Amino acid sequence: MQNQNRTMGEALLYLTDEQLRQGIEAMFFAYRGFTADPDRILEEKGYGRAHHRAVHFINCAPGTTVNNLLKILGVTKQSLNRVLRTLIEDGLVIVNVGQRDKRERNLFLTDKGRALEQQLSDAQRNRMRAAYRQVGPDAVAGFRTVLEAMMDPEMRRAYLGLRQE
Amino acid sequence: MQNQNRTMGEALLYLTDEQLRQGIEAMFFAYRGFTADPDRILEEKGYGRAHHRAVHFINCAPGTTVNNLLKILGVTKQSLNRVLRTLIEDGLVIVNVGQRDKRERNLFLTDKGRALEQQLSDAQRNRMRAAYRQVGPDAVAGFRTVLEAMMDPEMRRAYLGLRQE
DNA sequence: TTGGAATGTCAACAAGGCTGACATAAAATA
DNA sequence: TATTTTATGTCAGCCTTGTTGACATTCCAA
Repeated sequence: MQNQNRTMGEALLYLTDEQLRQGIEAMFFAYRGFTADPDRILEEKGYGRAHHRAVHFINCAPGTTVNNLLKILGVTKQSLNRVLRTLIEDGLVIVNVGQRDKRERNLFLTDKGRALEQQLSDAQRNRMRAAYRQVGPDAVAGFRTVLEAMMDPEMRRAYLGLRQE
Repeated sequence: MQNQNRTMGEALLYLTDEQLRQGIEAMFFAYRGFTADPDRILEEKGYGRAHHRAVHFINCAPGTTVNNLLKILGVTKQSLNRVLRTLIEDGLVIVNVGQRDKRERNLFLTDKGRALEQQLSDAQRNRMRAAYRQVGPDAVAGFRTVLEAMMDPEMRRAYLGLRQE
């Protein structure tokens, strides 16, 4: 630890209100950058961020149920349904009746859906890759650690769950 | 650099698509956590995130002009104006005609406005402070470095500009 | 004096949240 | 078996916050 060479006061400088304020603003501007590229692509196709999120998580967990998606996305079923309906109509998503439980609907991307997901995540990954490359692995490790610490505990569980699948 | 002890392949593992996908999801969930506390407070008072952003940046740069705020927030004047009007009506913001240039309006928070800003940023800072504490200064430094690298160049300039003021 | 910049305002529209109410099918349980 | 609960879909309506377009005002600057 670098800190052991510092006085207590110096070691805690990263916790000052000013540092925290800067962190808050950095988060705000970075999130805008983070969504800017997909937003441009989505707009061309007449979709929005809501469609992106749905497509992203269906891609990560093919066959996921509607209820599952609701929990992850944190929106109402009415809101999700509106988005899902257009994705199904446009042939990006297909729905299968559940096998064990026929009340459930399992969601999958079609080839067309996967193509859009690919295009969106390519754009987003490119920006993230550029940032990662620029700063190196140690900074990236720190980045991920802070992000995880900032999530709501519930969401952290969902997040870690997704990583294991 | 730790990397020098690793093979090339190992050193670049942090740039795999899977790592990037995890980073994207972490960003999504963390941003939700990041806004969750202020959102709850805002809802009680009948405001939204748009009000929070306006109040935040007026607080950081008292006397800022409408145009300035538009650039930082990246919305249309009509959209900002709606938010600004309610903040003025509710006595959270006051507007002064510019001294040099009388077309400009300089925006300031009232005591009431500062109180709200305080309440919101306290909530947000508390979460960020908890995360920072939990992970330590090195991770925080990495976090900030990646966020800055992820911003649009224009926004990075605005962000660094705000830090200097 | 004229053009353009900074601002405000009105109207209309869209996306994407929300709530509430109601319908259906199937699973689970009393 | 009868009832309740769960998973899902759908309709209607509301809110916030973004958008465009049009138009007015004020005032700096060439």
